[in-house]
Amino acid sequence: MTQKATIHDVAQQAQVSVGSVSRALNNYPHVSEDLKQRVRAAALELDYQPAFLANGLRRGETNTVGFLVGTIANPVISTIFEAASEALSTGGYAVTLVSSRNQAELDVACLRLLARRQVSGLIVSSAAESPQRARACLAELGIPTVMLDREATGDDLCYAVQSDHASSMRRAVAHLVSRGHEEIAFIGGPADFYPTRQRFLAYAEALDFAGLRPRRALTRFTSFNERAAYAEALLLLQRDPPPSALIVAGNIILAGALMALQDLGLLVGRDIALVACDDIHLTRLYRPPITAIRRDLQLLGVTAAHLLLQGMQAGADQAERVIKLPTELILRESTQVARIKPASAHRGRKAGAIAELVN
Amino acid sequence: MTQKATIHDVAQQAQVSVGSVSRALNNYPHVSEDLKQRVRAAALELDYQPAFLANGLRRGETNTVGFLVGTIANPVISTIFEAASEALSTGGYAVTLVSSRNQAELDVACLRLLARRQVSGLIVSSAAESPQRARACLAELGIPTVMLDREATGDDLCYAVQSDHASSMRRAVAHLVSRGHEEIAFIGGPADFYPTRQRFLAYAEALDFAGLRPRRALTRFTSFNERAAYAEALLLLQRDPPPSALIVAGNIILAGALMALQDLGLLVGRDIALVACDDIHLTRLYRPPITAIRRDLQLLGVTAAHLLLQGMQAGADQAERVIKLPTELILRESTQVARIKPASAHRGRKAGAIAELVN
DNA sequence: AGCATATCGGAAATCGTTTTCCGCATGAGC
DNA sequence: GCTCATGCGGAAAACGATTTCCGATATGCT
Repeated sequence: MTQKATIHDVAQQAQVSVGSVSRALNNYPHVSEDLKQRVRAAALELDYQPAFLANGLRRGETNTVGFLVGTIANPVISTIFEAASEALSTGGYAVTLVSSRNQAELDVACLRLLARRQVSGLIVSSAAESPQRARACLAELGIPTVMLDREATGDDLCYAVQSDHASSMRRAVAHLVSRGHEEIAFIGGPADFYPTRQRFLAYAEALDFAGLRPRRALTRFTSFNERAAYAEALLLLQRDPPPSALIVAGNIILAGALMALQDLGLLVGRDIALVACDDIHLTRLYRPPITAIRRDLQLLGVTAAHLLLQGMQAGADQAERVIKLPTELILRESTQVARIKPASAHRGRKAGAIAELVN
Repeated sequence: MTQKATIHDVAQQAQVSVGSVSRALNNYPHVSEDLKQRVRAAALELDYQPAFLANGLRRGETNTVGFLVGTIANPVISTIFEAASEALSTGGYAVTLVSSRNQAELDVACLRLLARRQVSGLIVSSAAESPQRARACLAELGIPTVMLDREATGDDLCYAVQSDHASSMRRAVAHLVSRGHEEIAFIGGPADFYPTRQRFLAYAEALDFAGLRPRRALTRFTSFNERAAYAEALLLLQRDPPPSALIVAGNIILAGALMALQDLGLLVGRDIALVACDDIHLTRLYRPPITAIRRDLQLLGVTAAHLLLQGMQAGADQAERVIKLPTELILRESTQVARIKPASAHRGRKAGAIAELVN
């Protein structure tokens, strides 16, 4: 295999100096058209590609963004990543993906690893809501950063793109209430995890609005782990009057909860109403289909990418620092079950209430 | 924010030359213990981390592996990736992930991008079975490469880790045959896609072994796209005597097929038997649970990582070039349905044939 | 025609590290 | 006590680009 062509080879081929080659290729002013032509021809002929490392060393930039996730083995994250990655790639950036394996204490190490590699920007979606140390680390790195569905640090270089979990969660609760549910349970991820917090707050708020007191015994927070979610769901569902509706805040938790329901012989949509967060294959294909709070994951990824691309361009930071994207409640059969109340004549009234709510 | 410490700062702090610092830190022979101590102390105090780019430029290596996928938004791929990534990371490598968006013509561009970045190794799992151009490109790059569930090129630096799709597929077919099915349909990915080919070959072979002729009308190949899979499944299931059993070779295809079944009002496990490849959440949680061919995705990823780590160590290539990992057939309710046949006396012969086949 | 200015090309410094080469010093052997 | 071998550390080259600085040329104006 032949050795890779360097800028010197191109210079020799085009009969000019190396400096001229660099200027010609990088579109500097004051370069004659003729020279550009010759250099381009030579570069093309030799299949010259500027050495990435030398380039980066000199310019202090790598055209690489670091992407920190808790785990990529989560369809929601991986879908977002795919979209962001495509947008970044067309923007001329490659992306180095690092997983903290859902261990908050690894976040700092991951960030430092990426920083050492001189990434030009960061997208952070580590699962554990980063403790102070990680956020501080982020700030002192001085790298443009987009937080993905996380709280932004106050930092100048820190942007965020988030989903509006709250409004759809309120509608979900209202929907359940309108169907007569009063014992509405909630299982979320870690309590300090941004999406969980948003969802829980909205849940509590909506219950309150409906005149129902959120009951501590009906809300549980678990880790991102199907086993743990399964255990929590079992506990919750085995209460003496079991809850008549369940909201699960996340797709891993959904899997755990479905296992628990299955093991207890409870039929979704008949014995219990179920609402999931994030509309994945499973929610659509499950029998019965599961009501879910959907968000456009592609849009989330692309928006994060664009925000970062803009943030990485020196100066010109006109953009909003925090972008909030909408969510949407998709009603399916899993919440068609009406809570059978002693009183009757509920159907008509409830259908009306829903129609009202949905508009 | 203070400027990052360079090797010169460390040298000055420790009152030695830069060369000595480099040697001390990199554990060269002929370095006195005293010197090492002093240098280490200085490095620690200044929080010195060798600049990645300069290091790479000089050594011609980046401690980075490139990972090429068709899409990461596929739970099977992302699970494999997560495992591989962890293993590589503990081996001291970071990983740059590039997606070809399931477009075969982008493969070469992606590979060249990674090569330009001087990746030390490659793991390739691009969805489209790379046409000759990509494979040739791979060969001329001269980078140690592990193919993930793909055919290895003959190249010296090319390794592969594959799943033994065939044996479980044969068992699956035998299982269906033993329950009286004769019209066993198959929907796979692109026909030139390695796993699809392996699965289809085994399917045809097993049918043949059972005395059933694989019928062209019952086998379809589609792209990695739920819509396309849905369309193919519809066509297949609307045949006049519809197939009594369906094997879907991949999780995207499974989703499409389930949609089609749902739309046609066919109940899995009652109206039709269903076998899926790859045991994902959906197969376990679907009602009824779906019989699936399982493989250890973590193991696949870790094995690929280890193979590559070893391949990247110069020399010492004792390892097998191709590793084949087992798969396993998980029987669930989706194949409990027995095909009621008009004729009898078939059972005995087939059961015998199956017992033979499985061993 | 001569001078000043604008523009372009070439040589060399720079980025931060590794690595080679060489000289010095210390130790041992005769 | 002198020499030789060996181990250790310092100076400088190399990696491959960018970029600054400076000299040279061409052009335009008076």
